[in-house]
Amino acid sequence: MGRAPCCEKMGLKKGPWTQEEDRILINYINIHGHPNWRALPKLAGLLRCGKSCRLRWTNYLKPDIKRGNFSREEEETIIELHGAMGNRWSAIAARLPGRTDNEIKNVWHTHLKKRVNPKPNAKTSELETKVEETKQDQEEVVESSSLDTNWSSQTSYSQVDSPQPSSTDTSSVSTRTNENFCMDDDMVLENFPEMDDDMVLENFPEMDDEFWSEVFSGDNSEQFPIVHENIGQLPSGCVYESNLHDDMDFWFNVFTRGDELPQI
DNA sequence: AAGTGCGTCAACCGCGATGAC
DNA sequence: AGTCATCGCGGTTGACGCACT
Repeated sequence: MGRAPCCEKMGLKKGPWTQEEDRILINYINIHGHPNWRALPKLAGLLRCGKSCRLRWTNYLKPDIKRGNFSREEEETIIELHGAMGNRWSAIAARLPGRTDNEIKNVWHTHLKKRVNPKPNAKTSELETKVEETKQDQEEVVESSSLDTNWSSQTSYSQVDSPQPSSTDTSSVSTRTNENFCMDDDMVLENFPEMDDDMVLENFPEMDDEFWSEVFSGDNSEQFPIVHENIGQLPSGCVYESNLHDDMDFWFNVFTRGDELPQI
């Protein structure tokens, strides 16, 4: 079976994406969707291979991607699911709304693997370690709640969860889901008959350095109420409870809805 | 202050799966 | 049934930044 070359080596750019490239890609997908990744860069005017565009979109630019540190619950979910599924990162990512397989893979190799497989001479068992971490979590929650009652009472995410804002934090597009985000031309015309390229760009305003480095903290969370709303409005199957008291429900849903999970 | 090591994460590479013809 | 094109996944790499010496 022949395989198409990944990309034409000549003339195609590799390496980190520039803000301008991001803007072009977002703009194009916002209008046309991505029916054909291979043809997309040419049509959009990008000197990238389709594979690179797809990766950039799915791992970074997609509107519903949640960036920033993983919460303890997310980490525990990854550990549990990895124990059940192994290195099926995409399947694990499917159970963590807003997280990409690449991101999960990274966090596994950099953080969680060590936690699950501690060095042989470690004195504490994994269970004991988890108990210890749970105690620390509770202490952290108490601390953070004393610092910012509103924030911690609304969400189980720690305040430092999002050192980098997602591209959606500045855009109303963040309310969209994957399924309804990618519009074809007809859909755009139907829903936004007066929309032109400039208007699309307005939805994704010029991303300057401040945009990429802006810290999303609890202090300015009022500017992004949509983020909190989304947590409670995740699609079915995307279970994410925002209250600490709902932890049991969270885990129940994680495992009871795991129809593709092998029986443990 | 400079050098070194390590951790992090975006991006690339190669392969298998899948669908169209 | 065989071939081809495309997509998606998992493994790996390399640049960057930070901490430590």
